[in-house]
Amino acid sequence: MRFTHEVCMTRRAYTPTMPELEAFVQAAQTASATRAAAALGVTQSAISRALSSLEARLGVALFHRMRQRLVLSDAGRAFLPEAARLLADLDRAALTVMSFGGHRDVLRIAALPTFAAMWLIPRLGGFAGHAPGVTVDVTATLAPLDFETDPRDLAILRAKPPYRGGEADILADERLVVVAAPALLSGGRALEDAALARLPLLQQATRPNLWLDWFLTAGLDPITILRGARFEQFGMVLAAARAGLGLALVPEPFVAEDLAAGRLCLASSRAMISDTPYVLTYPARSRDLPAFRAFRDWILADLPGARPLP
Amino acid sequence: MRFTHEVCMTRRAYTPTMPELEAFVQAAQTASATRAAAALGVTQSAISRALSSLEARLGVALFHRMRQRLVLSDAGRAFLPEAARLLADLDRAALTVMSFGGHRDVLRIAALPTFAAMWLIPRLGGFAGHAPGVTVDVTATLAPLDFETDPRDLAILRAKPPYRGGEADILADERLVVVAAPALLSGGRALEDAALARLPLLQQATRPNLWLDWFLTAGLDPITILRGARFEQFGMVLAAARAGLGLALVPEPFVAEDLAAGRLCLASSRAMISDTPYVLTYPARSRDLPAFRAFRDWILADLPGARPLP
DNA sequence: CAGACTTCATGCGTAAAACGCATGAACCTG
DNA sequence: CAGGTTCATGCGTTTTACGCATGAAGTCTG
Repeated sequence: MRFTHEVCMTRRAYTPTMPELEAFVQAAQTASATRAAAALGVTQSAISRALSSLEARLGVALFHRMRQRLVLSDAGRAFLPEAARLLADLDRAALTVMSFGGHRDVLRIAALPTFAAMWLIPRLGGFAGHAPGVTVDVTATLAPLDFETDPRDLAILRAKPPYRGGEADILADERLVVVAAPALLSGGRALEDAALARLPLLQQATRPNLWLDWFLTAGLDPITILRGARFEQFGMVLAAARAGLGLALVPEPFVAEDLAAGRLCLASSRAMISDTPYVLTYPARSRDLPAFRAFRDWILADLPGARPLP
Repeated sequence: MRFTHEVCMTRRAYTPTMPELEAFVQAAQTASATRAAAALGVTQSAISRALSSLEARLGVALFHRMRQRLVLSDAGRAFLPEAARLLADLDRAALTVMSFGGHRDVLRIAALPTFAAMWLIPRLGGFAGHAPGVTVDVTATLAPLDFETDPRDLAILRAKPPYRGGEADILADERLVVVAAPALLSGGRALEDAALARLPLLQQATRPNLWLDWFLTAGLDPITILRGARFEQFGMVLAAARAGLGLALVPEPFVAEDLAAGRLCLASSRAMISDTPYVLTYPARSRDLPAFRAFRDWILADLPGARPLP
């Protein structure tokens, strides 16, 4: 016989930890430790261990391991909605409390990930000179923010009217260009569209229609546009292009450095303007923030095409 | 200027950790890092740091530090009900999933803390001989269990009819005796009640009426019964009694070892039976568990006064 | 059917988080 | 004013979480 006893009233041994809950919810929703790992930014090993420690802690199997797959057990199926809701509620509560003003000199910016990494963040040095006392906190988003509950001060997204969140400035049209590694282009010279169509066209998973739109504006049959490797972010597309794997159709601001450095060349002499410009959106409450006003003044001045909406 | 950026979509930096949430809720409810530490079984230092890291993470002050005291801020006041509810919901969800059968050979017992520590756990060696293949998991409780949602298999509490949870056996009446350190009693001899009343009477915070009942049954004026230090648990009361700080009125089973070892003496020749006996309560589903049946058979046989209710 | 690839679990070692000890500053009380 | 309290923090230790590498088991393909 063995016995364990836990006589402390609080700090219950059965309360899951945050990493355990997150691992469980992602693994349950994807049916895969590997995919959960990718989603959470850890290794598959970390997911496997978190699931094991959660099951040990609760004393119940949450998954059946069937032929190298994770299948939810009855207990796991019952726990999943509870756990998912708890994580969502916790994030919402945290966001709500964060909106209690925080630090007056911190500007909280949400932006598209690649836009942030490749355009905004490299330019923040300029904003530092413009507003030396302001701290910037940049987070990623793919979706418009609900400023009623989200504490962040502004978001930079691609969007069309009507702009959620109440107020918006157009920052820039999205001007897309075709680039490639110099070795892929004979002599590094731009090609005609018909010639472009014969090369591998690198695909951006969240923008599946880009090459379609490109070739339609050239009056060409788009039937071959899907030939080429597919990636999830423009950053990955650019890495593939630099590696000579094909042509990339990407927003011009993202490739300025690579073009200047000669790592990439323009593969076409024309550009395409998409129908969804980059927009700065913000709640009315941000107008009261000196840090926000400084940022808005700076970015509207810095971008030639930027203009406040009436 | 400084800027931080967090471009990973998941594993949000603003999601509080479990230690942070628990520290916050306890500190908010007790208005004290020191009392929160005691409640959570960590040091005051750990609480202070957890609060600081939570406030840094959320970017907002949850407390005002006013003259060495913690006072909830507006943000903290808003966050507290959310955080408390989340922790309670998480525990409930965990308990619910734990009731999906777990291990068939584990018997999950909830018991009063001092009863568990001083009576039940020392006897579990006897149960080991009676049922060698069973693992016992003992946790503390002060309140009756709701067996609809609680996965535990039985609870041992003091209770009067009707017994929540459906089924119950009387284990023993609560027989209370007065004990003291030998040095407090001249020659270690029992005293009359009138003489007892002149000594410090150690108080048990959760049983404020014990000395009142004791002296009323002796026909004495109970006006002086509150004189003596107060403690939260019988274990603490006994420690104080052993230290010679006064008389302790405690359940007889708790002092058997101290009496046998001479660390304490009976200070009165009579005992008092309280109106709430020790009861074993359990849900109908436990009847199907061999481990439960073995335990029930053992404890009913082991205690002379134990009897199943009709 | 063999080889290449996938998944999940785990030994080992490292990094990060959580914590305790001790101390100090600020405050309160007798 | 001395002795006590609280909360914050420097420093070091313990514990947790994780990554790397590997193996077992399974799937897919030529």
